[in-house]
Amino acid sequence: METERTSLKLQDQLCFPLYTASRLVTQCYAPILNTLGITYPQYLVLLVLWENDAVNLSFIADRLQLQSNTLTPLLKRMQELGLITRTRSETDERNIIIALTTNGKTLRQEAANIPQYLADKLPLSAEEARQLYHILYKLIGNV
Amino acid sequence: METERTSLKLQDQLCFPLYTASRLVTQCYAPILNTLGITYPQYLVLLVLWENDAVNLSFIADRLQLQSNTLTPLLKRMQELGLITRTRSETDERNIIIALTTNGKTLRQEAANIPQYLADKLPLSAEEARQLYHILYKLIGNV
DNA sequence: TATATTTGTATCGTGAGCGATATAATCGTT
DNA sequence: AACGATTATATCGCTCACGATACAAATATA
Repeated sequence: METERTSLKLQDQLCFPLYTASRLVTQCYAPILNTLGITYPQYLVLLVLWENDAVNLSFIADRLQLQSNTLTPLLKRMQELGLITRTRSETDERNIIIALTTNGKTLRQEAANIPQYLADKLPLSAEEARQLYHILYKLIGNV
Repeated sequence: METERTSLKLQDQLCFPLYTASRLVTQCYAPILNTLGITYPQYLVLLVLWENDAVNLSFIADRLQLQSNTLTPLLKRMQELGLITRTRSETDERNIIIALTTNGKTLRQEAANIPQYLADKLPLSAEEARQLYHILYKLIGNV
């Protein structure tokens, strides 16, 4: 109903369950990511690098929809953890090349079971997960 | 497919569009909330108080699924903005009663158009919004 | 009525997010 | 070659989130 999308009741807001679900799902990752010594945003960076190693910051920024003011300190912490290296490109010194260390690459095997671990934790059917995925990407693509 | 929920590809993760959609939708609120001089989490607190004024911190914590370590400083900032008062309960001094000021109450009228403003911004059909809402609450309720 | 437990809130430290702005390297245009 | 525009990243300041912990008030139990 139209009133449900335009009232000021908390229960009628779509944004609130989105905000809350995002936080709660992130918290679901915490136990297993803690065993790897990383945070959820750091895990996302690793997902990018496991697919495309040795990319510049902008590449990661584009894939994760994050900006340099978020990524620069985040990547510095990952460097301190020994997961990545940060090297200025020789061909274009504006670029900083982010590459996995041996540790960062090795972590991929330890992370292999994380998606299944989470799929088991979330109380969604395959069909609901598919619907949610579809709607969220529609949201992201056009907002 | 099962592999889609259990691979380490960024595109196969359900958590990532959830995390991103949440951030992007919050960013959608920023322009209109800026005109009111408040942030998105502060807006959520106001939604609670506009429905139930003069409640303790735990009530807000329960409704928003946030903890005191998040809410205490957030509420202090809202007090400094002149939106709420924070008063110790006389019957039980452990409780701190959060109540709207006149300013806080007045803001409700200025916020009345926010839900419609956002519904127009989000590229979802009524049916998609309903589905999303339903799935997200299922997620929140059981995680 | 002491004392242990529970409850409600606050404090501390760390890591995001993000608007605004800065800076240096590169590119385009003249 | 000079210089303005663009690009890539970094810095600053502020506001969340949240785990861990502290602390006082209230309650339960001995």
